[in-house]
Amino acid sequence: MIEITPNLNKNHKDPLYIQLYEYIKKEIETGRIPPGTRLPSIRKLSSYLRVSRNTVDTAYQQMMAEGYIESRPRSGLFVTELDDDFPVSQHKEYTSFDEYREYGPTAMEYTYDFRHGSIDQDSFPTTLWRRLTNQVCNGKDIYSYGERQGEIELRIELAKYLYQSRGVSCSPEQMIIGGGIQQLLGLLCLMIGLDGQSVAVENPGYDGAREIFAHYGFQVEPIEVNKNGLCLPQLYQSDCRLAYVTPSHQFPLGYTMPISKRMKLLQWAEKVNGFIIEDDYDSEFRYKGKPIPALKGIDSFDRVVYLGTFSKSLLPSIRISYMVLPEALLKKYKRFFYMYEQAVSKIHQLTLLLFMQQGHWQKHIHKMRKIYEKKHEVLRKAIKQHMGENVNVVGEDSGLHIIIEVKREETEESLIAAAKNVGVKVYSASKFWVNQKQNKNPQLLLGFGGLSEEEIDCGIQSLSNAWF
Amino acid sequence: MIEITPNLNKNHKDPLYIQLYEYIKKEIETGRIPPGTRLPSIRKLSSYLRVSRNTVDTAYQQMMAEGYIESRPRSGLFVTELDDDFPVSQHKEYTSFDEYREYGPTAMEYTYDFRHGSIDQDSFPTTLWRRLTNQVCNGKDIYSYGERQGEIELRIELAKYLYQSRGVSCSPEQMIIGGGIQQLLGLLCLMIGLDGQSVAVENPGYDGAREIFAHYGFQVEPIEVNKNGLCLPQLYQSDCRLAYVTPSHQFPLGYTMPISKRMKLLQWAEKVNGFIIEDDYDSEFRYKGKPIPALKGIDSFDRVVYLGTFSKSLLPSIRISYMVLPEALLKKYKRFFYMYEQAVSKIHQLTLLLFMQQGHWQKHIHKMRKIYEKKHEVLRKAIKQHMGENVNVVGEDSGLHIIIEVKREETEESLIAAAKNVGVKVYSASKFWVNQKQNKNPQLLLGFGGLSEEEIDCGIQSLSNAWF
DNA sequence: GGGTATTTGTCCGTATGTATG
DNA sequence: TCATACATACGGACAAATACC
Repeated sequence: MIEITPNLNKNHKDPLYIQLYEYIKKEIETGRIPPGTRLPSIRKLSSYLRVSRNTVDTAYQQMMAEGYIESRPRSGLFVTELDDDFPVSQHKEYTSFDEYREYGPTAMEYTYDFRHGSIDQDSFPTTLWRRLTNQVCNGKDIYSYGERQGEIELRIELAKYLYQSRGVSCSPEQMIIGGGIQQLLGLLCLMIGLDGQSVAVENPGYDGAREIFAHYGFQVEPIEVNKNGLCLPQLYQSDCRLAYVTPSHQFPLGYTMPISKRMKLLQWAEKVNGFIIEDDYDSEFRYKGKPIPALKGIDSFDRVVYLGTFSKSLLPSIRISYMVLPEALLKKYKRFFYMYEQAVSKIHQLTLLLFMQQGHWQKHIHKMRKIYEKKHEVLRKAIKQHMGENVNVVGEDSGLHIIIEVKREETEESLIAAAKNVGVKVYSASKFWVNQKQNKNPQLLLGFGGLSEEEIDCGIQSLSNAWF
Repeated sequence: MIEITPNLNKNHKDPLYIQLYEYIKKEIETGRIPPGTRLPSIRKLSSYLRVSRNTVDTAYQQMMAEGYIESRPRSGLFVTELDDDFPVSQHKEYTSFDEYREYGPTAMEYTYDFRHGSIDQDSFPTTLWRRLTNQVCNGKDIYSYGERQGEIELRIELAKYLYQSRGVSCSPEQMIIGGGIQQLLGLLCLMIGLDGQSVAVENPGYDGAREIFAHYGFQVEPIEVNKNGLCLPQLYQSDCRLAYVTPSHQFPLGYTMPISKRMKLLQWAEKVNGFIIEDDYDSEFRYKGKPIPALKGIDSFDRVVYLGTFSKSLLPSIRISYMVLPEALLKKYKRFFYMYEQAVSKIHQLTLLLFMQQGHWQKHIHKMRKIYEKKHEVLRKAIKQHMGENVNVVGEDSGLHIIIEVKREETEESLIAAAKNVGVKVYSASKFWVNQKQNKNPQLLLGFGGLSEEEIDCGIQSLSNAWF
């Protein structure tokens, strides 16, 4: 008979049955108690250890649940046969985790961060948003899974907004809510599937979209961009049947696609029996005149997938984007993709719903447009004043960033490093190009959404001192 | 010279410049003003229409921005060349959207809904969660994009939890946060790619996972499940190198995979040089003894991908799940998938972080385990009392649901319909099987998380009256 | 052909009614 | 109620392009 002699201690942090369980488990794992062995009966062991029968029973039960031992009723408990060529499981002692904290947001080595995608910190209506969130949390709706396409009420509100502000007429049924443009693009890739093995993308263009297409098995065809947007002859020459474009504000250059080219683009899609993906990521921030209607608004052929997001215009951290599908893709979605659970927080969705229903959204857009227009102006003036003829402003009609070309024979890396030395973070723009020309002047992206007007001016001044 | 004769009305809902803009745009789109035409100068038109020059100017500016007309400074404004075979854009009048409201959560035709995935409404610490959310909202961190893998502090906290409670020793770097199991599975499919063309899944098993695998191009191989979990001989016969399993609580039957089979499963993965995906979706709710360590905890070969979620144990609507990658996949992730933006709300992540750091999470788990154990007991008793010999309880060791087999020659649909008539919603369990046997008794899934103990008992009583 | 007057798009400051808080 | 901000509308000033002598 195998002996079981654990050191049971009633004052130990773990209860008795756990101590017993851990002890026997270890004995089995190390092989001291070989497979097939009959363990002491519950009665014997409990009286030997002077603990209650239930204590032993619980420990045995736990091991049974995990499969270490087997019960043969009215016969005994036996250690399960294990393959002994299996390496003994050895838990690494887990590290203190403190070493990872350096990655956290506490690392503030930069005074001015011209990050793209940050928003104005002071103007987000924190109090209001919190109040609405509380209102939502008090409701009964947050304890179950949400609707898979996204909350219907929110989709209704979004459809209204799209009609009134972007000229897009769609039904809430066509709309799918998702956690960011990339996630929606992924779903879209699955839906379009192998019908379109090549996808045309703008060059320069959003690298995040390119990556998605590539990962989902598409051949990515970069198409040159000029002041009017995509170069159509190149598009026709390609064998693509799918194109990803940013017509309202070409990313990153900020160009607007004129109506004539929009129509030709739609005709292309009809001709090749394909689709156009319109990423309307930052159309809200057009500073000259009224916002331009979306491409989807004149999509008589029903070939445009419209993508919109709240990351730029409201708050990037709530992660809400949406997509409007044409009929053909909607059918596919309803048939094959309806079992996908919604990935966006229902709480945030319902909060946004209230925010829109009560009219705060429209107001917020107007307010932010003014604020960013002012910042945009300040940035342009600062560049002109402090840098003058040393740089060209390449894309300046875009909403929340500006691209400058530095007239120097230096690499972008060295300029970024020089900027870092004076506490300014700027970003390389070369990743937006697919086939970078070698002898091109370095181009840098300056996002200004998260900086105040003073910070923008000081930041540019520092940059100028560092570079020129 | 082209004549422009709009009916401008100062009392119209739209301002003058919009009316003029709409009028001229239409004239161009219909072709009455042909491309290339020179438009009346701003002064001429303003004096003719008796409006300010700026009114005309603003209208022209808007059309210029959209590309309908072009300006040659100090020379005139000209209509852009357009293809005239393009169909005139015609906005459908948008529907009132009221028709869609019926889909909303207001449709409460059921008194008792045995939905799977709902949680206990009364025990979620709403006030605390709100307080923590407010705390997070007051911080400076929510105005920018979050870390792509998920907030590092949260990952640190999660790694600690996994080590202490699930026996999984991992570094926060191996962990990726995502908006639900399905989203993470999708990412995983992309990472594993064509290395593993077939994936073994449990039969019965989680249909949502099967669908993902199929969509991402995998051949899905259903493997039978017995009381010990996956049938290993079948697994060996298949040509799979990837297996998706739920060892702690087989879904939907609730079986626990014993340690011997776990080791054999790991050896299989090592032998075929493949991976095991362990979906630990509801391990927190084990009612007999301590929770069983995860398969990942004994993964000496580093071949297990661990998936966990807060949907069941905390709140489904915040949508936070996580995944622990083995070294081989982590490398791939870092190299090829690092540009994916995080899809989970940073606000929720930081709130959860506080929730865990302050020890509420552990307390909450313990509390919920008690509550659900009680409900589980009530449900089992109610079934025994009200239905007795009319049903078999098939899976009863699972956490938040029970599967019953009704000993009748009826279809699941007819039983569901009969239940609906008495205001009870139950769910078909057949979708969890891949190849359904024809002459099988109907099986139904009863989720009990969202119902109170009284509701559970009454619901079962109603069901019994309706069926027997 | 060159100088000049006119026309043109563009930019600027300002007045007014309305909505907001 | 008052103060503020905003969208809209207005006319003047400027400089470049054009037409005319």
